[in-house]
Formats: sequence, structure tokens, C-alpha cells
Amino acid sequence: MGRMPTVDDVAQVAQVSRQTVSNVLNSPEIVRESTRERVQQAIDSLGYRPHASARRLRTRKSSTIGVRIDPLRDGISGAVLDRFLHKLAEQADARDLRVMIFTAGDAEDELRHVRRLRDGSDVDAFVLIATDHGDPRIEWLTDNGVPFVSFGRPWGAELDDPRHRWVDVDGRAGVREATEALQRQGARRVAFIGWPSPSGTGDERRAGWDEASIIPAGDRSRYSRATEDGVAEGTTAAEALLTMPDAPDAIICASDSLALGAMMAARAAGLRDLPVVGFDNTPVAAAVGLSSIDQPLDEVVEAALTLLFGDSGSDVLPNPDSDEEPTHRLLVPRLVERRSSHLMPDEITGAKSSGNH
Amino acid sequence: MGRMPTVDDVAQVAQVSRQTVSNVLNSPEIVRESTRERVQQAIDSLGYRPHASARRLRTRKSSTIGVRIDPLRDGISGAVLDRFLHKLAEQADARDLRVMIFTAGDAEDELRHVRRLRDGSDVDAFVLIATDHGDPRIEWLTDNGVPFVSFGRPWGAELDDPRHRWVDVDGRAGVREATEALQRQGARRVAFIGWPSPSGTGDERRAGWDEASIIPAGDRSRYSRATEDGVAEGTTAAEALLTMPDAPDAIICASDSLALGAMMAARAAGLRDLPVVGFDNTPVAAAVGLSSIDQPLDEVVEAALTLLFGDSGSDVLPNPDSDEEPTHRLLVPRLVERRSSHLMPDEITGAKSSGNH
DNA sequence: CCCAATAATTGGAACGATCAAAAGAATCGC
DNA sequence: GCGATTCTTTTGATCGTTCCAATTATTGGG
Repeated sequence: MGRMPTVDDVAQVAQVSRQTVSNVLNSPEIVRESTRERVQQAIDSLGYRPHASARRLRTRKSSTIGVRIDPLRDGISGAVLDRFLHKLAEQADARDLRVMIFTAGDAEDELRHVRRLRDGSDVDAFVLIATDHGDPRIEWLTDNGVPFVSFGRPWGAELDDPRHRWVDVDGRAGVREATEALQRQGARRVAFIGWPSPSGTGDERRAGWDEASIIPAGDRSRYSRATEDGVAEGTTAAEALLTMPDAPDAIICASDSLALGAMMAARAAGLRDLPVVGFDNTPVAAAVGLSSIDQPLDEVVEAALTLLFGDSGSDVLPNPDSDEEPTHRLLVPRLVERRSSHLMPDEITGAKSSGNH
Repeated sequence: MGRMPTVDDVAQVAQVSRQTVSNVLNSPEIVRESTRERVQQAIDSLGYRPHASARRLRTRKSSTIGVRIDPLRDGISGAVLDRFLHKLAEQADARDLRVMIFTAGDAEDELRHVRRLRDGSDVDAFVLIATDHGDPRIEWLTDNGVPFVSFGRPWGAELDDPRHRWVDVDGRAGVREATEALQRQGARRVAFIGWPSPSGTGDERRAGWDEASIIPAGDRSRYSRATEDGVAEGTTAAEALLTMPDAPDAIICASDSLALGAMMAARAAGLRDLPVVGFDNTPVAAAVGLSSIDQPLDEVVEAALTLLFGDSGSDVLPNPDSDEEPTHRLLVPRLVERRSSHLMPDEITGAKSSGNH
């Protein structure tokens, strides 16, 4: 394997100068057609590919985005991040961007990485996932002018800081829609199992249920449970709900984990037709035939990239400082109905799952 | 934000030459201690970071590995790849390597990416996941001298081609061990639910059961079922097993999806104590308290990186062509016992799952 | 104390591309 | 047919680093 051809090699074959070759690649419209064709032919015949590092050195941009992948993704819901990552890789490719991943133990460790990747011009911008209450990273990034976008809105006070670009899914609207759908089907007492407050995401989802519920306000709190996330926790909470007088005739949960637990509790109690709805539309939900509220990750990723790079380019937009342009997007999720609980175990027809490892 | 400091800036402050600064960074041992300290101090005070692209241009290596992430990971088992990716990012970081991800629709598309990433010197080596029967990528990569390692052994004839480095987990041993463990606990008729043959991975797992089973050889095939992967399929297969005379007193499955289905079938049939074992130890298994055979991903990743880069460095080893050094590793999985089915729904105490999105 | 051998440091060149500005070709109006 | 205008192509410099060969400082032996 000899050495790779360079612009000079192509130039020589095509009988033009270096720069013209470069122009054919980067600004073809300014090159005369006949020349362009000749150069293109030389490129093809030599199998020339621009050397990415050389280009990056000169242009001072890496066309690469950095993504932190989380260390603890034990939850079923980890699958959402997984899908997100895949969509990101896909759409980044369409814009000629590369995606670099990294992990970090804690926030400090993460900042160390961010600094290294950025100062070394390894990446142009970052994508953060699932920001928490008062996340220290956000502040650091905005203050240091590092371009980034977060999937998940900031739950602190800074919701409208135009310097912070974010994309999120409106869980409130999703749960509201699901609640209304169940009530249209005839449910009169739709219960909700969510997480303890305060939890930005969780509180929003509960609020959606609260807004749509037709349960008399005085009675309503009885139908709402808060517990840590997990299948077992979902089971416990659902059992408590199902054994009370005027038991609910449908349950909406803040996650598929909780919903899976609730579904198992319902079955154990012989309530095979009790509708149960989860959140995130994870593979498990699909596998066991659980209805779930699906996050439109395609749109999320597209919105995130648009906020960072504009409608189509691969140049990072200047960090926003005025709010002429909106710097965030709130997207609406969609209920995927699988009529969760109208199926007995021997009738399950959930989507197939694949993968051998 | 002014311009980033360069080696020259550091050199000026430390009163040495460029090259000495470079040496402090890359070969500290050849620099006199007093000088080294002075330079280091200048580096710290200026906050200097080497420009990654410039370095890559000069050294002609990118210190980056490329990983393809799969487009369809609907299965529960996708979680394994997820964990793999995380471990990879972690260990790559320890070796000062970066990880770049990409996706591709089909094999041809993937090769296009590989070629682009490699010819552009974006990545030094590739990590492939889950190779299939007679994977065309493998041949192309070996023939073109692209350094790579695969997680998953090649199932074609080329198992011992020293040019192909691979790491895999010995599913046969894992299932064998699980079968023996169940038999030690008193099970007499351990059944197996796997995938239709031919399936490299699946056939191996079944073979492990076959080797350890104490069911008389003539009877054994009745206790073995083959079906596509999926929760519903697992349920169906388990029901068939459980309704036959001399029904099995334990079930081992080739995946957690199948196992989850089998577990649900067992419960529906009132067999709450029937042991069920899955494969991959996915979050779902942990969540519902399902025993499962765990792949030692830490070791897998470490072995993979060692095959590519040697014991500690970050330079790609020359492509092997003789078999002086072993170019593959087969690792042994471990059974995680959760006594799957000794729990009724209201007693589930599976590990909590987390993650809000 | 000098010379040889070794250790430490230095300056010029190169990696492969793009930028900026200058130079050359083609086109147009009159 | 000539200068002005526009289009196309070229030349020299540069991005920040490491390689290479040359130079200077240090050490040790006789």
C-alpha cells in the first residue's frame, strides 16, 4: 500500500494547480465545467480522498460533535438514549459531520474531557443528554462559549437563556393526550404512577395527567402515586391502586419500567383488560405489547442539529446571545397504541425483537 | 476568546525551542529534569493543549477507532451493544484513544464509510460488532489491510485466519455451566429454547445445553425448541414445553427476550417456581429478577483493544500474517443467579432501573 | 586538561490541505 | 479593436505539530 495521493498528485494528473483541485471539492461552482470534469476524473482514477486532519488544521474546524454516553444506563429506558445515538449518527452523516463519543464518571471528569476535546480542536460542538437540576456543566459551557445543545430542557431558572440551546419532548402534552385517549375509550378513573417530586421530567408528566383527568379534583390525589423508577416499584404501586375502593380502570405510568410492573400486577390480579400505558416506547414495551408514549427522536435530533448548525450546513452557528432566533424546541410525543392489556400471555403479538448477542 | 497557545508560545515562555516542548510532551525521558519542569510550568500557566489535527497530520495516525452502531436494535438484546459501547469508550480513553461512531444501512454503505474514514485518516482501526455468516465486510477489510477486530467470531471457514482478529464469548460454556447449575439444584429435565439452525451463536448455545444435559439422548430432542427471537415467541415455545407429559422442571433460553416470554408463560401456567435462565443479562432481566448468563464485556473490550494496540500503547499493531501470536480470544461468560422464578409478582425485588428519558 | 563519547537542545523541513491575493483568460460594450 | 469588467486559475503563505539532522553542552577516561 503506497502512500495516499494528495491534491498535488491530482493536480498534476489533471494539469491544473492544487487550488483548483481544492476548489472542485469545496466550491465547484466557481470552476469551469470542462476543468471540473477533468479534475473529477483525475480524482476518481487516483482514488483521492482529502486528508481530514490536514483540512481541519487549515480550516480550524473539525466537523465533529462530541456526545457523552452515560455510565449508568441500567434502566430499561436506556434504550431511548441508544436510539437517540443512532439517529444522531445517521443525521450527522448526512451533514458530513462525525460523531465522537466519550464517557465520564462525574461532572468534573466530564468537563476535563470537554476541555481536552475542544481545546485540541477535536470537536466543534457538544450534545448533552438528560440534564439534571441545576446542572453545573451547563453553566460552565455557556460561560466558556463552548457551543452545545442539550436534549432535555434545563430545569433551573434559566429556561429562557438564549445562550442555552435545547430540545426537549413535551411529556406533559404526551400524558395529557394519552389520558384523553383512554377517557374517550370510556375510562372514568385513569390513575397515574410517576416519580417523587421534584423531578422536572416527572412533574411535567404528572401535570399532563392532572390537566386532562376527569376525576373530581378532590378525589384526584388518591389516583396518583409517586415511587422510584423500576419494575418492582411499578408493581407495588399498581397493587395499591387496584385494591382500593373505586379502583382505577386504566393506569398511565411515567416510564415503561413502571408500566411493565403495573401490567404484571394487573395480570396477577386477574385484570387482563386493564389498559396500561408507559412512556418512552422502549423495545420491551414493543415486545410485551405495552402501549407507550413515544418520543419523536428523529425530530429531536434534527432540531438539535439545526440549532447548532443551521438548516443544512456543517458550520457551527455563532453562539446566540440575543433572542432574535428561538434557541430551543419543544416537541410533541405520540401515543403508540398496542392495547396493552387486551392480550393474554398466549395471545401476545408484540413486535418481534432481534439481535443475537 | 483569543487564539489558543501553541508550542511556540510555550517555548517562548519557557525559554526553550519548540522541539523541546514537543519532547516534554512525547518523550519526557530525554529531557533534562530541570528543563522539563520549566516547560511543564509554562504549559500549565498558558493552559496549552496540543492541536489534535496538527499532530495527526504530522504523525500520520489518528488515535481514533471507528465503530459501527447498528441500525436495527429493536431487540432487548440491543442493550448488550450499548454496554459494550460504553466500556469501549471508557477503555479507549484510558489509552488516549478516541471513539468515533457511524451507521450504515447495508454492507456496501458501510464499506463506503470505512473507506472514507480510513482514507481520510480519520480513524486508525475499526471495531466490528456481531458478524454474520460469511460477512463480506471481513473479507474486504482483511484484503485491504484495514486493521480491525470483531466482537463475535467469524462463522465461516476462516476461524483461524490469523489476519482476522476477533474476540468472542463462549456461549457454549455459559449454557453448559447454567445447565449444570440447575441440575445441581435438583432439576432433572432442563429444557432449552433457542433459535433455528443455522445460527452460529445460537447453535453454540444449544450445544452447551446438549453437552451438559442429563436427559437420555433419545428423549432429549423433545426438550429443545427453536424459534425466532422475541418475547411472544418465548411464551409460545414455553407453553408447548410445559403442556407436554414429563414437562421440564427448568428452562434455559438463548436470549433474555425468550426467557422473559418463557417466564411469563410459566407464571400464567401457575408454575411460579420454575427456574428460567436467559442470556445477556440485560437490564430487563435485572428488572424482573430473571437469572441470566452475563457476557464479560469488560474483558471483551480489553481483549479487543489488546489485539489491536498491544498491551498498553495506542499504536496499531502491524496486521498479523503469521500465527506466532494468537489473534483471537474466547472468553467465558458467568451465570448471574437471581432465582428467577422463586418470586411472585408481589415479591419482586429486582434491581432498580433508572433513567428518566 | 584535552579528546572522545554521550546527552540535551535546536533550527529547518515537512505533513496536506485552504486562504488570500495576484495574475491570466474570456467576455462585453462601443 | 481596445479598455473595462468579470470569470477562472495560479502562486505563495500558513495552520500547529513532529521528524530529521545538525549543533551545543555535559560527562568520563587517560
